[in-house]
Amino acid sequence: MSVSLRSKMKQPAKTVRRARSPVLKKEARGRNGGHGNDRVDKFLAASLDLFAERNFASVTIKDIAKALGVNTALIYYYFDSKTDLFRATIEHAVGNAFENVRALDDKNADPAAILTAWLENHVSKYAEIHRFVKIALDFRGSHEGNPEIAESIERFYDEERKMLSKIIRQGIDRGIFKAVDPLRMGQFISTYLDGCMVRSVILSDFDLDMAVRDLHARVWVMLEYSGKQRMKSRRR
Amino acid sequence: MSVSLRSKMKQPAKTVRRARSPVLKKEARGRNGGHGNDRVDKFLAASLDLFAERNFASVTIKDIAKALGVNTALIYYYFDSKTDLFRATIEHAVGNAFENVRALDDKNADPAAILTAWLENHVSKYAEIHRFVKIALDFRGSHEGNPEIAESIERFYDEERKMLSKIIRQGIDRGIFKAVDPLRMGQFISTYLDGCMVRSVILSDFDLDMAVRDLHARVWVMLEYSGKQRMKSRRR
DNA sequence: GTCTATAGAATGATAGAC
DNA sequence: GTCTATCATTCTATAGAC
Repeated sequence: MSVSLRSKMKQPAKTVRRARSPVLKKEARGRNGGHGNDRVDKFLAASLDLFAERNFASVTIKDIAKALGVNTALIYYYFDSKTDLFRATIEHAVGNAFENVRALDDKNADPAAILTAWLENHVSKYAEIHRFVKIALDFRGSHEGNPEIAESIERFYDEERKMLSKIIRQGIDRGIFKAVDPLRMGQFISTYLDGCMVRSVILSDFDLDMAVRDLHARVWVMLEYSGKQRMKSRRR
Repeated sequence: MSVSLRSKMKQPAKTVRRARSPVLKKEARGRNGGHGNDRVDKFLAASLDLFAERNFASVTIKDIAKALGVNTALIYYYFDSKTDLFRATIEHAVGNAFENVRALDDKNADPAAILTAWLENHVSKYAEIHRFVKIALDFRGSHEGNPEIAESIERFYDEERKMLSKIIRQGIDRGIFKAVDPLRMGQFISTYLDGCMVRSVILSDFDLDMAVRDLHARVWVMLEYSGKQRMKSRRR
């Protein structure tokens, strides 16, 4: 009787095991806190592949174990549960995504160049980004009510938004972009890019490269950027 | 041994049962071919809700039966398998989506008005459209190798693309839009709109209405449409 | 057409040997 | 750390009564 009701919430009601800020469960963490663990990185990479290609529910522990050439039980040595593995996978992916995004920012280069790199990044790193979008989308609906994961995802998008608008603002301040609303423009760009990610999954004939170049051209028009350096504060 | 290999392909290897152009399996079709069947429509509507909210693998036959207040076995009276139900659900959804889209075209109205209606449609019919996008995305990956479903989805997007570019072409011909490439512009618009759909699922604070209005404004600029009727072939 | 009951397969997870 | 073996549960699907 209580069983049939519980079947809604896929979270196993057993080992709740709080305190999970780190990636690994405590038994598996070495003296170094479990970081720089090659083995685990491979686990997470394989999981990311599978969870993104199919989704949480359709990927079985066996699938993951098989992909790694190890036994099912070993996964439970490193992670509490399938859900826990998923959580770690997402957090790992967010971390990588951050690195990609930050790498573009650190350079003190011309905003137009950074913006171009940003767009090209979406083409060259397509595989990683689209995986991330798919997992984020999958998360909603199969894990409603896991605030840690939700926070990871939102934190990433927030960072992305801030970075994009910052780049645009810099361009405006230097007088090479038209004085648009940076945040609004940033949101427009990244929303379109997300559209590209879905479409390239859904539509077999979608031309990602062309779609991004199209955006590129239109953004340059919207920013009134001709490709040549403009005189400072020409328009304002 | 062969069992462990087969576990990859989730399609049960049993009742393959070809000849499935219609929605229902033959035992369940009345003399009218099974169309206009209220009961089945309810089945499909409930399935759509669930499959979109969660996904194929995480929705169980029991979930669907419970949502409908019927017994599990009844679903197998109407459909061959879970996969078959999914197929019927998608095809039903595509049909509805077509109607929505066509309804906007039939009117012989001003292209600018149709385009506006198109965008507003994405806000008001958000629930249906986003369900469609999510299911389409879910399909890839959990049903790789089901050409019928794939075709349904691609057919819809193809129709959408044609319609949008047609509207834009009309506007150009009437001299109220700038002479852009209609297909390219159409693709740009619908890609962005798909981006809106994902984002509104992923990001809890995404403002769909604002995002679409933003697009609207930018499209008007790109088409050099001021809101007032221009003189015929002012620019060309 | 709709239900009860249940078979048969697959899955998440654990205990315990090495 | 990694594996073998296995349990409990859940799920799809079928048989058959009404």
